[in-house]
Amino acid sequence: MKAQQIRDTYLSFFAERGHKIVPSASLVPSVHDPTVLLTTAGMQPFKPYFLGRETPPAPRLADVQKCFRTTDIEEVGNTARHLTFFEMLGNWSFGDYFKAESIPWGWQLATEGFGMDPEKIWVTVFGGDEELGLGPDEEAIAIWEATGVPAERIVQLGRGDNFWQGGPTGPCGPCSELYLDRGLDFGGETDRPGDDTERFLEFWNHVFMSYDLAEDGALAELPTKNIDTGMGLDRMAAILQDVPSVYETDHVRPLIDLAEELSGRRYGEAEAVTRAMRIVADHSRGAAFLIADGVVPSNEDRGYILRRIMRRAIQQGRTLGLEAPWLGRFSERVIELMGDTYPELVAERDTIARWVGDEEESFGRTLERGSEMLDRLVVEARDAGTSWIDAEDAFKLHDTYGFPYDLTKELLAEQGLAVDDDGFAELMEEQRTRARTGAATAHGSEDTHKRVEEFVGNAPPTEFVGYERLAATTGLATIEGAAGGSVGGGALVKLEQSPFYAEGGGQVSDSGVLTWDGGEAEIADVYRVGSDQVLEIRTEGELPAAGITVEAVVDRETRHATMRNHTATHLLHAALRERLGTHVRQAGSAVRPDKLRFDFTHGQSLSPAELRDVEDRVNEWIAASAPVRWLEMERPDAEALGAMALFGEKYGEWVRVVEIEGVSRELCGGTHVANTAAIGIFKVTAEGSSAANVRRIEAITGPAATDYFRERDGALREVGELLGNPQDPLAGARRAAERLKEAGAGAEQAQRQALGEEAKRLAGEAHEAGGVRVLVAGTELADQRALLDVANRIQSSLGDPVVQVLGGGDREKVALVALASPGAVAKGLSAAELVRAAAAVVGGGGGGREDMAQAGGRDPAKLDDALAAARALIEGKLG
RNA sequence: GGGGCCAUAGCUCAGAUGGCAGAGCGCCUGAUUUGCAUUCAGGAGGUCGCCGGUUCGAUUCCGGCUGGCUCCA
Repeated sequence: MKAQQIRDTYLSFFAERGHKIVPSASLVPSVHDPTVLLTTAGMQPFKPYFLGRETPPAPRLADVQKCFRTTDIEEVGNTARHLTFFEMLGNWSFGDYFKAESIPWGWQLATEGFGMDPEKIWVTVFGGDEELGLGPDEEAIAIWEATGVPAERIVQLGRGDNFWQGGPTGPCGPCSELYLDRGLDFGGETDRPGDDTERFLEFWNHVFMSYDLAEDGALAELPTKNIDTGMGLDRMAAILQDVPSVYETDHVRPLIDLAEELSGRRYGEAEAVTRAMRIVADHSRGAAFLIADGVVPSNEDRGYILRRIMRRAIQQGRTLGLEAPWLGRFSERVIELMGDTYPELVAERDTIARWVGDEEESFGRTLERGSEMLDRLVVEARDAGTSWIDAEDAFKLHDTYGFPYDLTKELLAEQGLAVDDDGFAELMEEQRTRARTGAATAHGSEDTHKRVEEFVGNAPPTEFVGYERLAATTGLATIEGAAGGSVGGGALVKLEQSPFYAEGGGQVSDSGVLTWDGGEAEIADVYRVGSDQVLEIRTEGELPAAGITVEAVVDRETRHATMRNHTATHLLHAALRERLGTHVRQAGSAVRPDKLRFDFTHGQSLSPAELRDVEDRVNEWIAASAPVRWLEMERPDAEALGAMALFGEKYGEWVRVVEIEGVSRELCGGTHVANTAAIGIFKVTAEGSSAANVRRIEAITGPAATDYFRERDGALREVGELLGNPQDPLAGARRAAERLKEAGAGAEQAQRQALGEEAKRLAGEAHEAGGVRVLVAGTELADQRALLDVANRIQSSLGDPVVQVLGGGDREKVALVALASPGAVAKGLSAAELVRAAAAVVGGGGGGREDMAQAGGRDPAKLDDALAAARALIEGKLG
């Protein structure tokens, strides 16, 4: 059975049983779940539903979910099963059906749907755990038996195997797994599921989410029990296609074929070849999917995960002898293989090709540079007569220059050299520890977050009315702390209806006021909790009591400014994609009343021409007075309209689409002006980068932009006045610059001439001693540069054996320079020695080389004494 | 989030324990002349990334910032 048939069979089986089929969520988790970098498990996108934070689109769902996990990345290629990118089939019940349905359906789908031999299916159930205070899952055992599984094929396992928990606390419960018995060829007679053997292959886990685990380890029954199941598509395909590994299934094997074709090697011809081909196949799949979901190669977070798998793939391809660039060929094939199931691959084809190509190129540079450094290390080792290089050097090559350790070892082996593996591992571990301890010290406002989370449940969800209105007369649903009449200050409150926008989608919270009979409070912050919100208010007077009627009013001016900036952000996004390409994708955004900031994926800084074009385009759209509309619709409808999705959206629910006529459609929950003309004017104020491959643009609109131009204009006028040409400051500046240059050149010329004359004068003061011309003199020159210049002139005019010590300076400081020509040096004179002796007298220090030295001092009154000391030293030497 | 490295002429890079800033290529001028980077001679070109600090003196040492590379989480 082909992979696609497996997906179809699974989904239609559950669709027939009342499940709503939802599409795979993005590999990039929702922005509201910052705890994970990537979607690592099938249940992850459903977490808000399991935690009761949000309502699922239907009580029973089924899906195929893209997943990406790097915990076992080292194992990829070595085993038949490990993958970083994989798909999980799942069926889900949110307080709907439970074990009595889930178990028989599992059996039915495995045997009838997938046609597996019932005799070969074993199951495991939770066998109880003392610490948890739970006995064996008798309920599950009874259902399995009733379904027709003989008792001897039902195996009880402990907490480690058959008890699921998502974290140290929170929802958890027993689970039950289905195993395929692959027979005695793969293990012994007495082997059982859960043993560390190859005979039994787990293919489907059913989690019965039943309890809430508290911090003290106590279990509380969940009010509604849930089902969470997961079946690895790739593993299932391997089973049903009767192939020995996930790499030989119909949806992965073509990548191996491509590796064979391009390299001329054969899969299976050697262990290293098999491993390399598997890694290339897995990682190229993962890379294509990550990029399609908006991840961009970078040196941090998920971008780094992407870079790492691309580089591992490239490195492995290199061992196969593939000639760069080739990684793009693999992403192309991934798109061919999976594009029908995952249309985002097709939509992002250009983007995938671009980033993959970029990375292959930049990694090529990294390898080249590393090779050169390694060559030097090899030569050093040879010279030192050793047969190894230091672990520190190998580590530095890896850590600082990104040169793969494998490659270091391989290249060294070719030269008959080795590295200290243990030493390397040790350094690596040190680095990990450092990173971990560093990471632990992060996190700041956890407290507020917790406080808000706890408070939000005290009243029914607040209805947000801020799209339509900027004010509302509504009830104060609840207030934090003692009710009414308590002291002033701050408190959390919830309204029945609220016109206040809660920070989200990059747009900041609204400011405003709350007034009621006998009091008023300022809105200090608005917290978003799912689709609900909590207000933090501040007042000088008394806090209001719950239940009263309040007037909630948004600060109109700042909200309008924010709306202008938000709509302008959409225009900017569209203009960037138009001008730079569709690889441009929003990577972060801050919409505030005073300015907007937009981060987007792009490899290079924008040229002045690009920036100008983008700015022009946005202003064109503003001038065109394009109407802006927003409407709510089901997500698939939005996609059908071509709405640009950001990462991390959830599915199945109503989404809000903001459409700027003739420009763009984006999924967006923010507030917008009704017509682009309201933005007035758009001006970019800064362009820079925020991370590798992510650029950041800051811009202003409307009155802020007008102010900006006025300020510039004023400054320019002032410049013009200062330069005596108010009508044309630029011409004034040009003329001034020219004069300055001429004046500078003239001054320099004069200076040179003066120095030349000074040199000539001083040269005449030189006398001869012991066959060397000697000049020790004080001058009017203020700095060492001038002194040195003069000394150089004197040396070239007096010829070789000459020694000089010149002094100068101002009222506070003494400057000294000594120069000794080669002949003078040969006679034992040292400029450094002379200058030091002189400097000591004027309370300073100095030094330099034998032929040239400089020094300074703080006591100008003693300059003559210092020069006398130098003179004495010279005479002593030449004596 | 925590580390490491880098930033010097248009380009690729060298450099010094802190003491006159360099090479190759490119560019300009002159000569030579055309088997593929023709040769030779001469020349221009620098805020040694930016801001502070230490020092008589900082391109060099220290701190911060900006940008790039890289490892780990």
